[in-house]
Amino acid sequence: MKLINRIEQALTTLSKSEKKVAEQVLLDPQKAYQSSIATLAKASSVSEPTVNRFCRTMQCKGFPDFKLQLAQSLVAGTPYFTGSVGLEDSTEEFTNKLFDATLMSINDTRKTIDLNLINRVVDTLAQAKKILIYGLGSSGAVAIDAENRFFRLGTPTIVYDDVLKQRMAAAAAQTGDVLLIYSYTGRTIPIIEAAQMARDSGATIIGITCNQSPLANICHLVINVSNDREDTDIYTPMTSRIVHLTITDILATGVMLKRGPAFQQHLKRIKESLKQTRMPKA
Amino acid sequence: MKLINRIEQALTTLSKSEKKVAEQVLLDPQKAYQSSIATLAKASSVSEPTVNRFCRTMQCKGFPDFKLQLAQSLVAGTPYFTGSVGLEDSTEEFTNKLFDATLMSINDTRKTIDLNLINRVVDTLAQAKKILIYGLGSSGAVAIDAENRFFRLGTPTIVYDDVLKQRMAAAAAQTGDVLLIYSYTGRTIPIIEAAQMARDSGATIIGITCNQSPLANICHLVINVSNDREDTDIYTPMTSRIVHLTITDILATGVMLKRGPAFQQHLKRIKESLKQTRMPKA
DNA sequence: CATTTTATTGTAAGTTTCTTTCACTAAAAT
DNA sequence: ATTTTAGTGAAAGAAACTTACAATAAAATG
Repeated sequence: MKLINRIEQALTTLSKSEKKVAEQVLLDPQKAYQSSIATLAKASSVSEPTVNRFCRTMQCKGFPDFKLQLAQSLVAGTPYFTGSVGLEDSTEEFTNKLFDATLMSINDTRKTIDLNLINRVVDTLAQAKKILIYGLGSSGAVAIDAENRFFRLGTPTIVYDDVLKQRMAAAAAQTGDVLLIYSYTGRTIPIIEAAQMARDSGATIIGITCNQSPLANICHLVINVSNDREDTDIYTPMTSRIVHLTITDILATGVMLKRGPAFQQHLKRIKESLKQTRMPKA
Repeated sequence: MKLINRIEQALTTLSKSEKKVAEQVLLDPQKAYQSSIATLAKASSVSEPTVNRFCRTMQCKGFPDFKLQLAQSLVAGTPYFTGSVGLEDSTEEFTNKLFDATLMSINDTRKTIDLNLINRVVDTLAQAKKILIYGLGSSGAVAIDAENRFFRLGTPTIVYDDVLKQRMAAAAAQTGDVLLIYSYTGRTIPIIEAAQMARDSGATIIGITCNQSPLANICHLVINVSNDREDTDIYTPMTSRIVHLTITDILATGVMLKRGPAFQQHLKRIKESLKQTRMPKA
């Protein structure tokens, strides 16, 4: 956890003087990491050793280390997850929490993403005869979004967000077809069944789902988006949606780049096709 | 620009000894900001004052300030926008660019979001007799996603991603109905027309779109998501999608919180309704 | 080419900042 | 009431950083 959050959490357990320091730090963290220990001690009306002890309580090696960690935890744009949204939250609070949770999950994905895997998935998609995109529930919206990105790339692309159509299309799938399946849990039975049917039909199955899930076991390639973070039960559906979209962007961009320079014309034509539906700019 | 980049850039212009320091820092920046000036001086085979002067050359107040800035510039997940995706990009490069662009746009939104406006929109949605959600193209997927979030909140919610249905529903709208319209540009003619029709019917129009667009003029309330950043033409459709989703999260969460504690049971029942579609965890 | 000037670097001293020690006080336990 | 424990700050000590200055090297000038 980030230092600034550790301080917030520790507030209740700290001794009287150390609490003064903590409050002073939280009051203006930017100022705190720019001060010397003497300045901070004075501002908090405690002695310098108390500040030093406070730093150690906060699991820092000393005051300089404390300043460093504090500075890091305050970098603009770095989320500092403040826990779950609660009924008592003000608009500002829950908004911040949602932004933080979103940023965190994107960062987590970035850290854990396997570029070799991405390459293989992009290759597979680029060579597909047909791309079938599957999703149910909120993943249905993600699937539709993915179709919107992929159909521009020259390969026939269809999205199915309906259980029955998914089964039928899976049964009709052929070798060379690629199934792109979005599922947060990887445990939704209808999707798992459809995936198995498509695999039996000879299609290549790509899952954007949780590793070590029943669905993952059926897939040829799995992009893992498990959410290991504690305390995120409330956020999971929200943030994983966005993570799935980001992964879609990466895959679609990867395929696009594979198509080479000539393909840019094709994309341009697609873009221009919309011109007449738009009102001109003032 | 971030310190670490400034150092990279300055490499050519530095004096012999200062260059040694710079190289040492770039070799292992993590280590550098944890070292004392003496340690770093020794590692770079220069004197302490040289290190100090190097820090000043890098526009820091002194060595401690240098360490602080260096530490900040190395925080994981801090975007440092590396420009547009190009045909020559490696997987790693374009992946990083996409992540950066996404993080940046979320951060931008966070900075500019107007909480009072959010409050008003949440109030409006919470009091709606019926919520109609409109979107076309990629915004269609966003609209479908929004429906998925809002229909749980007790208000009848319908999504229309079809031009004709949008017009018909707009004509049939009534006072007390709320239209939630997603559009990146705010210039898509069919959506503008439908919005005008709904407004004429007495519905309240909320736009998640670009300020100062024709659509925005028709709306009662506009959440602005214009993309001011240069060089983002390629990213805009990708990132604004995600920004729209984030805003949806905020609005849906806001309405949910407005419903109060008793409502949590209702949400729990919705969640449990899915249980039997899931395979149990190992 | 010699000489001056300027820029670069390190030594040593000085200053600030941080840490440790230890004594004192207040609270808790016996 | 007494002992123990935890908490605190003054003062000394240690470490880290900065400054001043001298020495050297490089560049510019005559």
